[in-house]
Amino acid sequence: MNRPTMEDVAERANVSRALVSLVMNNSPQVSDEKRRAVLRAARELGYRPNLVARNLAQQRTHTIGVLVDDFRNPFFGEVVDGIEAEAAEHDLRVLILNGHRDTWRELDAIETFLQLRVEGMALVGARLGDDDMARIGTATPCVMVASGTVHPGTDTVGTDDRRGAELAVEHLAALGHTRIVHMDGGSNASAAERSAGYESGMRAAGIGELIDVRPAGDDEADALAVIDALLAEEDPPTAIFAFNDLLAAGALNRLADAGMAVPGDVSLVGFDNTFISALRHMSLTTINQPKLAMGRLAVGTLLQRLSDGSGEPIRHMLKPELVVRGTTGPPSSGSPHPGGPSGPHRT
Amino acid sequence: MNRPTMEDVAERANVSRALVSLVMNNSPQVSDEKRRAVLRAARELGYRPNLVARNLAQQRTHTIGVLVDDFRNPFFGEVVDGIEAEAAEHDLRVLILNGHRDTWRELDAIETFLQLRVEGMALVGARLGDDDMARIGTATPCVMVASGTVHPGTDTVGTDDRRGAELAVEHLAALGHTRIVHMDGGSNASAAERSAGYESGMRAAGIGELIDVRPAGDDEADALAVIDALLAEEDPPTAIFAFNDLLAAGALNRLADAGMAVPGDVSLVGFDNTFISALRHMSLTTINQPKLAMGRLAVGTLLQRLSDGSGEPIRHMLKPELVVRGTTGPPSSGSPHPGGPSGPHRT
DNA sequence: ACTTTGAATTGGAGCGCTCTAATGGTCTAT
DNA sequence: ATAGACCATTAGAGCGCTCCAATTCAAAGT
Repeated sequence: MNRPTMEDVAERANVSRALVSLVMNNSPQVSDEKRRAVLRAARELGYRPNLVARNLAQQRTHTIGVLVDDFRNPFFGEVVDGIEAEAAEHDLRVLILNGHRDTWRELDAIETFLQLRVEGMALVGARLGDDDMARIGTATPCVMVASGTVHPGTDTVGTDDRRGAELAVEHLAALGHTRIVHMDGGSNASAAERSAGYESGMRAAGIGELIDVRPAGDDEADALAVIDALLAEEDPPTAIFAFNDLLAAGALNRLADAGMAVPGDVSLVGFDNTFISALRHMSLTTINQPKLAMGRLAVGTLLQRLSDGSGEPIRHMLKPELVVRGTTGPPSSGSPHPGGPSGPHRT
Repeated sequence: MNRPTMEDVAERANVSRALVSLVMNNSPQVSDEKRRAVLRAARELGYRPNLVARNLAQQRTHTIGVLVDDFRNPFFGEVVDGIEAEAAEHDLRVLILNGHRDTWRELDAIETFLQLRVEGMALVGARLGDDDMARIGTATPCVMVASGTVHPGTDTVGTDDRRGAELAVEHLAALGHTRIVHMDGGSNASAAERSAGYESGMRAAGIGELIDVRPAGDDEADALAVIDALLAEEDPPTAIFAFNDLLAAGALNRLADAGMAVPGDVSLVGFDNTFISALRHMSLTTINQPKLAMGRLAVGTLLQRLSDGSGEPIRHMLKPELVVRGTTGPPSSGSPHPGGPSGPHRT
């Protein structure tokens, strides 16, 4: 029952515990003879080093914690891919915890990381305010990824959400839309920035007086009621800029239910450029975030902070990009249904 | 710099280290006076228990490891949700590691779990053979979730993949299809079972001689070449049963590129019933797996194994369900393109 | 022959916590 | 008064490892 320890291996190989430790850590100053003996003994006993003990003794865990706001959103999966790739190159273990889109559970996860003594944390899309960050109050390096606003005194890696939103509005305005509604991201960390970008974009396009933001959310289901309300209005929008791809997907569903053609009757733009938007049957015009790069940069930032100690907060603000697909086109000029002059067309 | 330890708290509160330990563990046998003093000292120092030390001393980690085959596949996200929900109810911490659809990396993750001394592991969709499982050779309880085949001597929780595949074929056959091709899941753990189910389904429908399996994979990209090849043939299938939703989505893309109507020219069935298939613009007929239930059962199994010690391997085989949406309809009787008699129709 | 050097090995003191057994104190039963 | 019971508290060993300093041993230098 009891797992073999270093002591057991040492005894079987007729060496000291310290020597076993050296072998397990690939120390070069061990004779080949002893090394072989130790490895053999370890194999025969089925010895597996105890990381818990090692971490305690070493006062290091070689581990970073990654808090993911929402496992269901493919956006985060790709960021994590980047994190893992970079971490692997630096011999760091990556532990992942799920935030379930809930501030409370995210704080809980962070507490767990801290108690586990991770050497750094990447909070991906975490819904935490400046006060929360202050409350955490820790010497453990921590980088916020894709967290919308820039937090004072905290390292951040993100996309320029504001600019991204502007790109979306510019695109729609250029197509001739004026009645452009924004479906807001609710409590999502990036909601405020994208909303702000939408507004400045509208103003830049000279249609600031048409600014129209509807509270929605960041999940498919959050789109339904908003779309229903929108369609029931006397002057429904000709274009919708959704907080993210998931929300846009939900909107697309509901619009289809209502018999609205996209982009014939209404154009739609998402955000994130997740693989969902690329599905031909979605073919969603969206704003790309360099997800992989963000993940890698997050780890890079952590490493820098780990070696540098403190200094100015590190800020990486990556450039968003417009990806035009099939859900945007010119507004229908006259009659509502038969679809406007051919924009990019959909299957 | 140095984090405060229990010793520091004890000193500040004028009590022994042991008393602090009792307070931190909510022992009832501490006087209110001392308890308050300790908690105050802890707060003032910003004390945070060191789980590494605690785990070592306690010889327990209260943690289970979850290995996820592929973060990008939404199927796994939902299973993990179930796991986390059940684990939370039993005060178990959940650690998640990513297998990246690669046997090697999965073995690596398992090794990490073992070294971290998790108390149980759930391997979700892991690509491990019986030999791998044997090699792991450990006393740590381990349950394989959604891993296709049943492994000897290992606890498993899964959906009846074979039956699921049969349901798909039955559905297509009932619609009048005979030329039904299966796009195989490649190295995915469930590939063999679904393939077998396809074959037995075909035989049961009396069209065993038309069995036609094409090696594909379990990701969107894996569909492209297969669809191209299929369409180039003299007698293309009227129906395709794809290994999973992701693959089906890829197939849908490519079919659309080629100008094929779905289900007019060809019907398509996926597997997993991920949220992707539910998107109105996909509206994919698929086979549901009770993902949440599988996750919860996985933890339940682990707990049982944890208390029972050994015994017969535990097997949970859940029932798959056909979910009919918009990608399946009767085969087009005469002309190939203009779409057959109206099946469920697509936007 | 005696020190020097250096490489290989070992002893042992921690790492921060838990937990058992022991301690001292108060209260009740005899 | 003495024993027993019971409670809050504490001393101290131990969890499995690392790592520094100390030791041993052989080869080389003088």
